[in-house]
Amino acid sequence: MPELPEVETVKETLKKQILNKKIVDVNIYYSNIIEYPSSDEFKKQIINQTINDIKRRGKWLMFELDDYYLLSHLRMEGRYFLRDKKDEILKHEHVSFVFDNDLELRYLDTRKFGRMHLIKKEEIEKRKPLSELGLEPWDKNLNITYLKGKYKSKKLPIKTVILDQSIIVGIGNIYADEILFLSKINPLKKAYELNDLELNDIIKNTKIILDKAIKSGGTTIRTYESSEGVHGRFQQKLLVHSKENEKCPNCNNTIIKIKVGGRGTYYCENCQK
DNA sequence: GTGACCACCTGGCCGC
DNA sequence: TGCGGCCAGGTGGTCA
Repeated sequence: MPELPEVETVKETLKKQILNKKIVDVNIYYSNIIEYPSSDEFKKQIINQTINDIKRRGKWLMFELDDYYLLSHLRMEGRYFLRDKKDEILKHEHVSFVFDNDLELRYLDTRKFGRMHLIKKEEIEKRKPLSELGLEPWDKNLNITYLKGKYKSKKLPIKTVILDQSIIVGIGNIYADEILFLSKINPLKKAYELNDLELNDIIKNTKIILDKAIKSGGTTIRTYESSEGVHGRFQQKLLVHSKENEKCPNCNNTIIKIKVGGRGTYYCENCQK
């Protein structure tokens, strides 16, 4: 499933493929993908816009157009492919952006969870979803004081709170397990009970894990692969996630799987006390 | 403000 | 073999 490193990989791939392309038409085959505005308005507004840049904020892809930002969240299985106009529309292709050179950017999403917003440039910081996002992992303001302030009222397990995109963006279920393992923190520990050392470890290891994952092209797990069908190599480097009943790479204890906040959670009881 | 729960979705897997 | 039920998971909405 796409988390920050996967989105970063997709962004870089798309930048090589579609920068400066003009959108001359849009086909929407499943309108629920378009969250804002209505699909009719979306279509009307985006036609004749040129893709000038592609950025990322948290897990959101940001296509910078002339007058708008097209925000795209891949959620579980969203993917982009560049196709020829003549290529048949596949079962799970829900939106296609037609360019002026007979190519189309197709959005494919098996589970239809992905969402798109088209927002005027001048409103981008004020409007949802970007207005509600927390700090990037590499933001210089992400420090112990910031996390303490955010966590002080959080009585939920740290595993749940670390996924909260209004605090730190980009961490999903896979990397949350890896960050807590490296930090030697039990996923069930309440967020407000973490001490300065543990908070510092979370900040430090979030950057380490995400940096490594980006360098490896993200993680291909279950059904996800990036655009162009590129498989991420970070899966081979996972330490605990999806390693139920395997040996802990640190102490040889058996890695267990539990549910925390409804999410599958893998950890070592011996290392993460 | 906080936390629990549910809906959105489909394909894969498992048990019967 | 075929069927039904469960599971996976990011996010937003609703309710207590």
